[in-house]
Amino acid sequence: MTTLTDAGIEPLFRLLGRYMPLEQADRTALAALEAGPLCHGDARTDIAREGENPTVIRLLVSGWACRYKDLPDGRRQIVDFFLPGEFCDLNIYILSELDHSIGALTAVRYYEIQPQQFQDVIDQRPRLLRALLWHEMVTSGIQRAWLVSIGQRSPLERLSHLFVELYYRLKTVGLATGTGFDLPITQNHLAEANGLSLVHLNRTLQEMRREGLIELSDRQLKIIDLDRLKRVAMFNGNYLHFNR
Amino acid sequence: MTTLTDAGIEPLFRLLGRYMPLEQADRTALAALEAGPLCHGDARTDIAREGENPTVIRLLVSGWACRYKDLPDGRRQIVDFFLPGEFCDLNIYILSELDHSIGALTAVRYYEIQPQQFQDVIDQRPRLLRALLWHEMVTSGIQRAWLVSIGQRSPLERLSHLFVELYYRLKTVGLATGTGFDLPITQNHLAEANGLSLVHLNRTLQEMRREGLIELSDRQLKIIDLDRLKRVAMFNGNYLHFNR
DNA sequence: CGGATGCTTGATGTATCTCAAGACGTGTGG
DNA sequence: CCACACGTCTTGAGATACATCAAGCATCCG
Repeated sequence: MTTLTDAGIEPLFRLLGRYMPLEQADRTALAALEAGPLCHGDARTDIAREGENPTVIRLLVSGWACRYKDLPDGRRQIVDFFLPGEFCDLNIYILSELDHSIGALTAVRYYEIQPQQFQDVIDQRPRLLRALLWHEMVTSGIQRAWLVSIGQRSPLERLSHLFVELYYRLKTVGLATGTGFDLPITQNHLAEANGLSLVHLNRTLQEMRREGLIELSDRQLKIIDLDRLKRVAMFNGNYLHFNR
Repeated sequence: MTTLTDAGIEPLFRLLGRYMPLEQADRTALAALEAGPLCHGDARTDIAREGENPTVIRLLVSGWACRYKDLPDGRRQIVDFFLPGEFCDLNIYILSELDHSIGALTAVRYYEIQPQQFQDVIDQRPRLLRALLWHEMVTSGIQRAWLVSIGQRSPLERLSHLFVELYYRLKTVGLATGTGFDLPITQNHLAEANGLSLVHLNRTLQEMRREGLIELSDRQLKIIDLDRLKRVAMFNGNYLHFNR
């Protein structure tokens, strides 16, 4: 369970507001998305499966989900996290077949939104479209950043980078305090996202604690020294494209 | 040098035609893009640099380029290849700052297209927009596929996967024959794209040759047995989203 | 001819994976 | 209420895949 139990459209509004100033009219337009059915999903279940034909847009309200791909022999790579307030695949419904799966990492709640319903919101407030496309490009940027991390950074640098990224992303949707955030996923999830074995991920976490970079227990991540963590990670936040 | 010396808009037309049937009117509309200045770039030079403010759209005509990110200490990760006929960042000009660099891997030639010029083409043939967005989503899918490769596949599987992907992508733009394609980049580039050291990449290539999967010399890659290569790579081409 | 670029090979060290087991907490059914 | 299964985190031991360092060779080009 996340701390935010029923924030509805608020995280999304905050998210889009990072890219351009939004008005009250934008908020009310977005609120129309809450008309869709509110769905529940248990932890460790799929929300959508590779190969399916996507017909709805999903807006995550609470809990964490992920985009992942798996190989026939069971190996699995998480390619992105979905945080509350984020869409699972805005555009994907124009494709005929999903090329990846979407899974719930914790218990989740999300709205299912019909494409037409979505279109109505855009028609009403066209400037929201720009903010949404912007967010899509940020999503691409995140993918690239992960690729660099997995391809070039050491496990310690990699985890540091991920934690800094999550810190900023969660702050954007109002889910991080000044010192840290709720990290409701397991070490195994972190391993699958970072291309590491569970054992080695665990040892890397211990090293980070030993180095005084973070504290982590009871699903609470506390960042001891953000600047140092960013230096270790060689973090450059330009790919998150915050305008203000 | 690639085999295709001056194909102009043709590779792009073939590329978009993979997503939906196009008409002659679409081709002539696209031909307007050739009005922009035709630029040249040498191998191992940057076309655009991280941090710059992008103002033009670039359409690659000949040669190979790449999207890459580098770390302060010199490590570099290639996150995608640009093949002839592909755009370097269609949407990116609405962002204020590039979050990655674009580099020429071989000698390249490309058109620089003004956003307005591009808009005119879309206005003239609105259906092209859908094909272009489709391609953007394929690009995202490729990023995800690379993430899975680097995160989960062994070097041998990873290289196999890349070669199969390149084979299909090059066939799409008319640059692959039934048995292989021109691979004008260095082993160092392949290493940087796959998150491997040059030495290990070299030995992996030798293993692939020994296994009878490929032949590679003089920048010519020959695929001996495509089905077997796909099996080794656990290749599922759904992420390329060809409609036909 | 000398320098740059790219490919190849050998030797060595170590980072990371794999296998295996134990501890702890939580929920569940008998 | 206890026994048990399950999920999660942790630790140890051993094997190996991969990086690093170093050198040699070929080709091309000014």
